[in-house]
Amino acid sequence: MLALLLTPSVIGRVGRILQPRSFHARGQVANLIHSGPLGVEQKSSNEDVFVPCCFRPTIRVRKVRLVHRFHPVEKMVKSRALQAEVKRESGMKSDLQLESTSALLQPRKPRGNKVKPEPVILFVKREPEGQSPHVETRPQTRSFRNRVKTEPAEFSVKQEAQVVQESETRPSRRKTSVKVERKSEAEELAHLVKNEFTGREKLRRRKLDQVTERGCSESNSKKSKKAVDLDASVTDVATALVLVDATNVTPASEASLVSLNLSLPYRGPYPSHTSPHPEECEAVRDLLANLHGELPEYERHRISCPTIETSCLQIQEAAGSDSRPSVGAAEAPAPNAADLVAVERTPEEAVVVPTGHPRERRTVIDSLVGTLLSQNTTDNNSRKAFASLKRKFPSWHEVLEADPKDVQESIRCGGLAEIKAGRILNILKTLFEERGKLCMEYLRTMSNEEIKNELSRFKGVGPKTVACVLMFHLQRNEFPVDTHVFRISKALGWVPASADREKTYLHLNERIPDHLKFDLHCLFVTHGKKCPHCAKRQTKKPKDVECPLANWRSKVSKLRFRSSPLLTNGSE
DNA sequence: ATCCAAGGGACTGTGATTCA
DNA sequence: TGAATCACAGTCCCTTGGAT
Repeated sequence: MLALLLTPSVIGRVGRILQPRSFHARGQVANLIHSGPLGVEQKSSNEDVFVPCCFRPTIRVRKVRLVHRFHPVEKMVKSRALQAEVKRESGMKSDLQLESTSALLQPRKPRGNKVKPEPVILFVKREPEGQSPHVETRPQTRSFRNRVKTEPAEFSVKQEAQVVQESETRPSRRKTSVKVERKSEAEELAHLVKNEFTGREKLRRRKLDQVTERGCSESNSKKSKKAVDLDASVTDVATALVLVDATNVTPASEASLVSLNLSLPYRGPYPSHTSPHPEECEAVRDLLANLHGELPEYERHRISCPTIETSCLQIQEAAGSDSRPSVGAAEAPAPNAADLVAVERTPEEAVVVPTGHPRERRTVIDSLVGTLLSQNTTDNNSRKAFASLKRKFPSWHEVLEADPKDVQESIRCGGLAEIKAGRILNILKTLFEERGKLCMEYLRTMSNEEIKNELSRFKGVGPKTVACVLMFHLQRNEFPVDTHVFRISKALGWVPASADREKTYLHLNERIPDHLKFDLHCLFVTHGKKCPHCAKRQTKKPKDVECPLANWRSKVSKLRFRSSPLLTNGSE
């Protein structure tokens, strides 16, 4: 009788009531409910999940399984190991122990077809004696999972540390084939679109094509064909059939790229979508800069002088990190270990890089909370909310100890007070539990990928928030995609029409040159708000105001369409 | 002055798809 | 067949700003 009422929706809700936020854990509950009578403890050799009879909000899900499923483990292994190495080299005691726990986890039975058993490594934080080790897990929210999945097989490009349990029985689903066709048309298009396409750039592309062509094989499976994004084929049809498979780039071919001083292969979701070209980015930046002039509100976020964060990055880069150098890092003096120690050990309120620049007085927590408060509201309101919060609670310890209702009241002017207060308190609580202090300065020594992984754990911190923290507050080369950037990028044809925001983010971060990311983001946001033609809310379009991007769009699209046989055949 | 649709980012629900 | 995955639409809740 009860079973009849258990629609997927109800099951989903039950899963939530039963505590685990994890989508996967809820799925396990659903599976249990589906597969057996309620109230009976279920155990399988593989799952180790049980639901008590009375539906008490307790559920046990094997942690290692969750880590196994959702972590881009290999990346984390690499970055954590690197971090430990950096600390060792700089004379610091690493607070992380890397432990391979392959023995703890049996390989999953091959169920379904999607999940290739991945190597499993857990990171056990060193705890004082007598305490149980703290296992760092990862959020399993849908948005985060999607973000991770839309990233291509990045770590397969490089030879990752040989981790345990490699089962190479079948290729990953994401390994797509490569088919190179109509290359001459691609070149023609490139020539048409960009008259100023330099010979060097052409050489780079030709080499890239050659390398990928060599390392890849043709596939005729339906699945692989489907992997070709149809929209991409419309907007960039001349090269639409080129699918670069990063997994097929051999170390040798990669080395040849490096030796030619060429960049690494594209690792975004739309390998066939070659737009935007660097010259295109530059041209659009110039157009918008001419239109909107200087944007003083963003200038404080632009790095102006060497800081500890850039210095920390230098250490990483010297150690071989794959993180991108931040703007200005080249001029920064190399730091010494004492700097790093100071950053790690200083209470968050006291972490001030004495450069005199107001921006650097913000701690990472400040930045994160500030960005969180800026969600779903205007800049003005979020600024007021942050100022109000800091006025009432000068330190984050006070926020943590405060009555949640007081915190809500202090940020009420920013909107969504209850939600945001809950998220802020959750972050602070988690931080304090894990690290014993309210300090996130350790992020400054991490690579971009590590920071993304670290921040995405927190509820309410999505890709855009993370990217904003990275770009505005950590001065990394990131290109956050908000609603304005998303809209304008699509209008410019920089991403396929079918792209969602997260794929747009991944694609543009690959395509836009690092040195243009900051400018373009700021200009897109400003333009998206101000331009009556490009603003989302389009009511009356003044005839006397022209949008420079409109001309740009028509010019580029004409060139594209002229060389597009699909479009001329009317098969759009 | 009031109404109301749009905007904002993170997250969830659900049907479709894939494939061993 | 069923577990896993994907993609898309919808929800949340408040502010903003155009229309009446």
